[in-house]
Amino acid sequence: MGITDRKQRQKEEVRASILDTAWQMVVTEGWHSFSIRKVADAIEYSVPVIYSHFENKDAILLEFNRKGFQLLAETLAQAKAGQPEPANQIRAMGRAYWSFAFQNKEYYQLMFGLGIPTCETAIKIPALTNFSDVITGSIIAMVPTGQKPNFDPWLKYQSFWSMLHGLVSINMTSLSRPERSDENDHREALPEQVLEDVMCSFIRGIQAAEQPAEQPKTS
Amino acid sequence: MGITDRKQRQKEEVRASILDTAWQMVVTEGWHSFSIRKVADAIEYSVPVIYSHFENKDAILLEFNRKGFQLLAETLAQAKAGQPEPANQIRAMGRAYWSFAFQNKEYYQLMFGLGIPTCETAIKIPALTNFSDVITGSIIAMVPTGQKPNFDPWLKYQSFWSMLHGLVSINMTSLSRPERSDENDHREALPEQVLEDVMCSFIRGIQAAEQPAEQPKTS
DNA sequence: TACATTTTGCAACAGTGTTAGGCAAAGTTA
DNA sequence: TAACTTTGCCTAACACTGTTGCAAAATGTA
Repeated sequence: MGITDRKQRQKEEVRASILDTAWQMVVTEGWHSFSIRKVADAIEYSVPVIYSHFENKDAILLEFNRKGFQLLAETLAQAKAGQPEPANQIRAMGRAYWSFAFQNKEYYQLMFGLGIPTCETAIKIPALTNFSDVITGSIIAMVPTGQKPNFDPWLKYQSFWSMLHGLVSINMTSLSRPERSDENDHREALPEQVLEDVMCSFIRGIQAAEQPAEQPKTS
Repeated sequence: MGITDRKQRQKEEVRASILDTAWQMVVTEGWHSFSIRKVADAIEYSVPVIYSHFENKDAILLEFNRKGFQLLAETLAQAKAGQPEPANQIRAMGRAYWSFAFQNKEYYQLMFGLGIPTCETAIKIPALTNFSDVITGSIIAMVPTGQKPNFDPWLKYQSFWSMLHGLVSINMTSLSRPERSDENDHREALPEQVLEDVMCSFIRGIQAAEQPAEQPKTS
């Protein structure tokens, strides 16, 4: 029965070309301009063919989402493998995470839902200045004036905000529960605990550090 | 000239009702189902009337975005005002930020672009398990076994991820540069510096802490 | 060749954002 | 009051979007 084999192969070719085309669109024109109709046009098939491969438009996005997380996981694993010491592993993974995000911007944006229209347009909001002033105020107040010359409150402000936003956003998209079905290894740290932990580290960091810790060589 | 006054008033009433209706839609049905046409229908005007008040659909969203940031800034300022000590101010602001996000979910989602379709559907991605395993692995390896009984690697993992994601996402949406036009107060901490700083705090936190720091009473 | 099955595409439905053009009411002037 | 101008508003269209029913065409089987 080589015929059904060939059919299978052809079907998968079409599927792949759908994904390829879709991805190319996303990369070159952004998420907003990616439509099933355009893909259909590009692969020179009619629209319903796409629906015979994917249930939804979302299903296609989900595919990319999956691939994105896999890529990220691999990248981190690699970065980790290059370092024997745990602390350096963490540093390496952090850096790898960062470069992954910006080298695969489209993936990252899809994975975490960044890119709603407003975010691209609405940057110069005056209240943002208030926001940053309120926070940096306290940060500056924490270190006695004159001491710690290398202290950069603006940097700390960004750290603080990043931590907060990351925490919120990961919890809000309920990305935080990988649903291990192992026997109840209760890996459900309450978000509030994480928040306290994170703030604790942050404050300690300010109180303790005057110069950045020794930076080990990269990889 | 009371007539033009009245006209002005009426125009602003319509404007307000547009915003009200739009917001109600967003809250009750989510961002996805908010359309100009529906708003027009609800306020019993035709579509072009809305376009006479707002240039775009985005312009309406921008309005909410602005309001959201203002609200957040006020919330933080209030939380801060309740605390005399800087370290506690920071803690209070962190908690306030957290509750703002979840008590005003719609605002927060809009402000940071959370809520692209995929994020709501695509949670159970197997690669996510890899991802978390890779990271927790290093975290566990950092603390000598047996020591530090209160140590929760899962919690630390979430902290770590939150920091990273927050950092990336804030930088990616270019929300990080409020564009102060003051003379060059060079508040442009390089994101990479922030990254290093954040990781540094994190690692220190693991190496140092066995029990959470004393938690001062809330507000 | 005749039948059955899959594959495919046309065309429609129900939406969306956005805008051009005309109609009618309101205000202004003679 | 009559004529004119301005304003506000709506109808209707354009150009899209995701999604699907149904009929036609291509393919495989007997």
